[in-house]
Amino acid sequence: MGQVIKLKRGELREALLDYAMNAVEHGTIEVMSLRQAARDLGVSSGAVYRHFADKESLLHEVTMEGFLDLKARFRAIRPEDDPATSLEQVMGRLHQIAETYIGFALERTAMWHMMFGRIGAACRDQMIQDPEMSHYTPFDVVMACLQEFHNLGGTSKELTEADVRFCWSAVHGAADLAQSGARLDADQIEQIISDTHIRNMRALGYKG
Amino acid sequence: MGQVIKLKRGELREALLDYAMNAVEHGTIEVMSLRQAARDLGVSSGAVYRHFADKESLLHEVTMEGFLDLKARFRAIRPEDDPATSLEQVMGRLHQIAETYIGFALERTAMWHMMFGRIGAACRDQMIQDPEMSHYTPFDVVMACLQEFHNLGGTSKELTEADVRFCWSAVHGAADLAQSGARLDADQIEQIISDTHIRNMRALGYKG
DNA sequence: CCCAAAAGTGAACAGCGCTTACACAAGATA
DNA sequence: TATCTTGTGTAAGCGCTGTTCACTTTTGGG
Repeated sequence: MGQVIKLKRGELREALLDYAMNAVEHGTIEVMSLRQAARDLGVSSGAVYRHFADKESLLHEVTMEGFLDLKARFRAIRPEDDPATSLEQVMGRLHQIAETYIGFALERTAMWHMMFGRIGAACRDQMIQDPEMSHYTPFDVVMACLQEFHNLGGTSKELTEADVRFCWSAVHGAADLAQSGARLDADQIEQIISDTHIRNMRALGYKG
Repeated sequence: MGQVIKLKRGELREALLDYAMNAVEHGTIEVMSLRQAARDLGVSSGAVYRHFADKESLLHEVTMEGFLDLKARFRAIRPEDDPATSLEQVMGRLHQIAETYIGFALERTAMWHMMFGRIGAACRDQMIQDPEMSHYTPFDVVMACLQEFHNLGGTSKELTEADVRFCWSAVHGAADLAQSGARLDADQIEQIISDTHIRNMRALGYKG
């Protein structure tokens, strides 16, 4: 963790966020201490509190980055002002959503656990308040896509919130399984993603 | 936490387990400290280490109780020497499994998080070693039941491990959703359970 | 150039997990 | 019954943590 370059005054905040992000990436966030962080960054332990009220605040901000990353990934699949025009397109997007979500859980496992654990709860509460973010919670993304799916005639039955919940929980459960199953190879992961997608479609009454 | 009765010599181990179990039930296990526990039990802090190698060991043992509870609940649904004889029966059992698992997550949320979080990982590893327990991991229970379901002609297609994974992850995801969704009432929970069950059956090719 | 605001210092506080040296109780053995 | 061994609890201490606070340094706008 040898931070060679001495920080210039005012750079500490960003440096701390970087440091914590790095700890998440290396799976050591759970044992990270602010004091050690300060030492590694060549700064006194008290300095941290000029930028974060407490440790929780730092973790909160780091976790928020995870949601922003996921939001960006979802946005790439389903741009704001580009509604799907064909059933194939929206089907493809729904598949991509599952792929993206499960991929995120695999790629950024530690972050994913923070996002859907204790710390993330506060982030999710905060996101609901912010209209900029609230449409990009995973649940809402699935809901919007399923609505399009329905509008384009993918399913004749009325779309209920229970349907959305079911599809979302299937994807979330698959992500959890994929992430925790140490012995799953790429093909098995791909199969989980496809199964989840296909069976979600069938559950909605799609005849493909 | 006023422990009034003074512990008799030799009772500390059980008292510590009780204390930790209580903390789990009250959702304070994450902030529980061994020192405070010792104080509350009227004992010196070093005494704890006569009974547990470290804090992790205590938590491990407590978490194991959760798996034993879940095992007992599963066992009640599907006794060891009582194979299902009809399709209705095995269907009923599969529904009960989903019900039980999701019910457990709702009823013992903190325990459930321990079981499927970092601490539980060690427990699950340990369970695989023990033949007495390994057949009662949630995954294995689902697998055994699906096998019976297949044997009794519930589905014509061959049963793959991917099918089991899918069904199990749907139940697990539903449990996670039910537990995290603060605003779900009893009816909605019941619907999640039914949906998960019915759609799992359909995913297996059951025509009901 | 000055000075208030922002940023960083370092000592201190209380609490943590854990270790070690010691004291004592109780059951087994002679 | 006297001794020995083993298990249990004590007290003090180590090194760490998050957090606070009085203090100094730096810096950029009037």
